[in-house]
Amino acid sequence: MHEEPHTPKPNFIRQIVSDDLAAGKHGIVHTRFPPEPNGYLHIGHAKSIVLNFGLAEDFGGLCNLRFDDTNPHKENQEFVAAIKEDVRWLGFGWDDRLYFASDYFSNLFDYALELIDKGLAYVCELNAEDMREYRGTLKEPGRDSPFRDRSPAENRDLFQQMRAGEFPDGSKVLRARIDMASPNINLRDPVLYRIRHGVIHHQTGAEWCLYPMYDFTHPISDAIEGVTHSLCTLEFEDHRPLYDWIVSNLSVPTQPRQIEFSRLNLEYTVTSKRKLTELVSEGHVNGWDDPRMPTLSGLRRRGYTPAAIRDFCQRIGITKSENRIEMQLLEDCIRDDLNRHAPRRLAVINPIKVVLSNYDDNACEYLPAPNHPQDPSLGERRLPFCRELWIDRADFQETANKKYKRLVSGGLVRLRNGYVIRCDEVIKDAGGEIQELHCHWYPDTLENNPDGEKVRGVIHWVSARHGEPAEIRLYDRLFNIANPGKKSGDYRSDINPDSLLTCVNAVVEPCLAAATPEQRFQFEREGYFCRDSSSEKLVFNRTVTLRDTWARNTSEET
RNA sequence: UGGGGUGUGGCCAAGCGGUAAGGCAGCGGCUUUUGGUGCCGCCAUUCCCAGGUUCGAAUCCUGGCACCCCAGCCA
Repeated sequence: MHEEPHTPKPNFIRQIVSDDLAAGKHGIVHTRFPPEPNGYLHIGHAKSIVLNFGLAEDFGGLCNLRFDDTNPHKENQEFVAAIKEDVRWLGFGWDDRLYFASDYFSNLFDYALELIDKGLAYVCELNAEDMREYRGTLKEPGRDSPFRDRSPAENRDLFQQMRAGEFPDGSKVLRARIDMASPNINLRDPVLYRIRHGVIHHQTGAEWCLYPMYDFTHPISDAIEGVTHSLCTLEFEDHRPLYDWIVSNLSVPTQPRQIEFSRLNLEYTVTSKRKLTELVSEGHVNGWDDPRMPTLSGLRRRGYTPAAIRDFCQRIGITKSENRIEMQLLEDCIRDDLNRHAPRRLAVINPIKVVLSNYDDNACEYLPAPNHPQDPSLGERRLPFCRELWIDRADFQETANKKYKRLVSGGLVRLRNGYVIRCDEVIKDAGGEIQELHCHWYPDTLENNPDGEKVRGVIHWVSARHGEPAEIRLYDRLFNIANPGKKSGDYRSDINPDSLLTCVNAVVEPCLAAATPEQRFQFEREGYFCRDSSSEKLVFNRTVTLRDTWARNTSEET
């Protein structure tokens, strides 16, 4: 059994970084993870986090956590706190390098003045609609704003007045003076600052009524922090010329470089903040940490481990090509981790009673059961065994063909870590529903099989007198279409109505009563489960099923 | 001919002119008191297409084609 290998896979960004280092361009590599605190982090962010923090770690450099908080409308403190928690949970730290773009608001203002003085920025009074019209289209060039040729002195004066709060929202903006005819729309005099009165910024309060745009803020923040490689997703590729324009026209301390990589797309889920926000606000799920959400908090509550998510990010690689990763890869990552580390337990999700007719009603014994079949270091526990047991309804059929390796009428089956039993009688109610099974107990079969009789297989069980009642939540994919919304036009219509199946009558082995929140187990023959972290009751969430080749093959026959 | 990108097996992804790594999925088999795990084997004569250069091309050149992104005072 191998542990998480730390041989980073090669990718084009590592190549660039190591080339830069070899060429002596930088003393150390410095990256940053720059979330906007307007939502919770999801699996796509994990890719970026692992890339940025991992790269710095592997090259002996640094990675900052920086909140990109230039749009106070959508951002808040709850998100800031959640993001910090999630990054830490994933296993990364930033020491004292926790920054906010808003830390630089006054520096940013001074840099804006510098652009104004150089004749590279101007105050524009076009309203939003006119500005759109002046911008031109994808195929036609734009036209110069009538305010484009104001003098630096006038611009400086106006910009100071904007800051002083003398103009209403939307009446004026500061724009870069680049090229209205550029084929790259981002260079057609992009807006640098807008006026926003009356919003309370979560960091700076009411101090500003002027907020800088991402395109202006990001390169300068990178330069101030000494970031050498500023990694972002593909949709910012067109912004790179603007990024470069900003850092090369300003007296910033360093010249960071932006490199783009493709964002993660995962089958059967969505990873857009807008959609995730809607799933929460419209009540399709129960909050950002709903175990069906691809958020880090959701995955955590579902039972995913940080190591599995890091492994996943490692395995998918970093490239510039459009991708959509199969859910099976993520599932393989968590199974691989949990198979090695999760203690085994017995839990009956949908119980049916078994009475051992020849077992002393007053007897009770404690059968030793290893916590892990391959790893003795995890120890063992004792399973109480008595005359009445629970087994799963799915593990009994009155008649079945030879391939069915469970209990059938008249057939023998082994109880996991216990004895062999034979089903002698099926007790049904008036409606024909099976009430209980009367079975014969085979003594001396703890280690051996009975002579001359065929044991079909092994099933799990829990003592009916000792088992703990529990609720088990069976989670499945949130959407039943690989690319939600692609065909239907609305991802919401592709939501899987059966993404959560709650089983309130489950019974689990006694020691599970002491399970701590988020503690993970393998319920043998069922899957991996973890104790839910926000229920007082004994609730277990299914992380992922076990791989099941039998179910796969039988379902194909129907 | 708006601009910027990307095209290697079902899904990812190495490959950097010397004759297609690896993972996931799939398919066979062995082991197994989890239909799990583990182990073994199979799975691209071909890299979007067409030409060209070369002794030799997924890698270089030319021309196509397909898909993605961009017209927020969002990030």
